[in-house]
Amino acid sequence: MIDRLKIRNLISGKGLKVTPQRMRVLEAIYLLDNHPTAENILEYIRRNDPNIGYGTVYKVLETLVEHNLIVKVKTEKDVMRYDGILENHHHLYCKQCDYIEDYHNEKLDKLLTDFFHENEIDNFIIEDIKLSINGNFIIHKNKQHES
Amino acid sequence: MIDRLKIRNLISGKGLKVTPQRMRVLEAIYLLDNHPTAENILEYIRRNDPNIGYGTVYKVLETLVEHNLIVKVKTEKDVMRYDGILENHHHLYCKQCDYIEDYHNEKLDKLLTDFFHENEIDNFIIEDIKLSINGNFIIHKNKQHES
DNA sequence: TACTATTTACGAATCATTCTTAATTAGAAC
DNA sequence: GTTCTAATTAAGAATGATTCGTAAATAGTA
Repeated sequence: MIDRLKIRNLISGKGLKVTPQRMRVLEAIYLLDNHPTAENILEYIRRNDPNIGYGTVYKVLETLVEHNLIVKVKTEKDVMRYDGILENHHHLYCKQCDYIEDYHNEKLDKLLTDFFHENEIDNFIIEDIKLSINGNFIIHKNKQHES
Repeated sequence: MIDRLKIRNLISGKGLKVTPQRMRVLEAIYLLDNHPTAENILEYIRRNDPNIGYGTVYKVLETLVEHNLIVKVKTEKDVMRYDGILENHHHLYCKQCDYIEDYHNEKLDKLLTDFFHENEIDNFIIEDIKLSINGNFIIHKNKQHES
C-alpha cells in the first residue's frame, strides 16, 4: 500500500506544491478500486473533507494527468475514468457491468513489440499500445449492472 | 464506393424504416473520412439539408449503433466519434493531431487469437480485442493540430 | 514572519448529448 | 392511389460532465 509520505514525494517530485487536495485526490485514486470517475473521487474525499469543491477535483486530476502521475481511461460512456497504475497494461471491459480490470502480461507485450518491430507502420511512430479486451466476466465484480 | 441503393438495403435489411435522415447520416459516415463526430456529420448533412435537427442526428446514430451498422470510437476527448467499418480492426491515434487511422492486419489478429487461446483469462470471456496504437504520424494527415 | 505565485472554493458557463412533445411520414393494408 | 398507424423527426429545453472565472486562501521560499 502506498502511504502518505510516498504520495507526498510523488507530488513534490514533479515540482508541484503539496496541497491537502492533491494528496487526497491521489490517495483516493490509489484506494478506490475500479478506475474511479471524478465523481467517485469527489464522493470519497467528501466523507472526510466535505468542503472540497468539484472544480478542485477536476483541476487536480488535470494537473496529475499532465504530470504523468495518473492516466485517463476512456470508456464507451461519456464519463472519464482515472488510473493510478502507470506501468504499461491493458484493460478488460465487461459489456454488462462497468467494471474495468487491469490486465498485465509481459509475454503479450513482448509479442506485440516483436510484431510491430517486424511490421513497421508506414508514416507512424508507435509510442505505446493498449489493448481493449472486450467481453464478459463470468462472475461479475460489482453490483452496478446496467439497465 | 457505397451507393444509395446499398445504403438503403443496409438500413431496411435491419428492419428499420428507410428515412432520408437515416440515409444521409449513414452516407455521411461513409463519405467523411477520419471517424467523424456527430457534429461533423450534422455539418455535412446541413449543406444539402439545412433543416436536419441535431437531436435527429444523435437519434439516428444511436439507432445505427444499436443495429450494428456503425460503431462508436472512444477517444481521450469528450466527443464520441463514429466508424462505418465493421470488420475487426484497430486504430492508430496520433498524439498531436486528431486523426484516427484504421489499421488492419490479419497476421496480428491471428497472433492475438492464438495468444489468448493459450492464455485464457480467469473469469472472463473475450468477445473482441481492439488495439489502441498510440504515437505520432511523421507527416500529419490533417490540419487541425491542437493548441 | 512576510511575501507572492500557485492553488482552491464556489458556482456560473459551456458543451456534448439526451429528452420531450407535437407534427410528420414510411410502409403496410386496403 | 388512399388510409392508417406506429415509427420517426423537428425543435429546442433539459441534463450531466467538465471547464472557466475570480476572489480568497495557502505552500513554499526568503
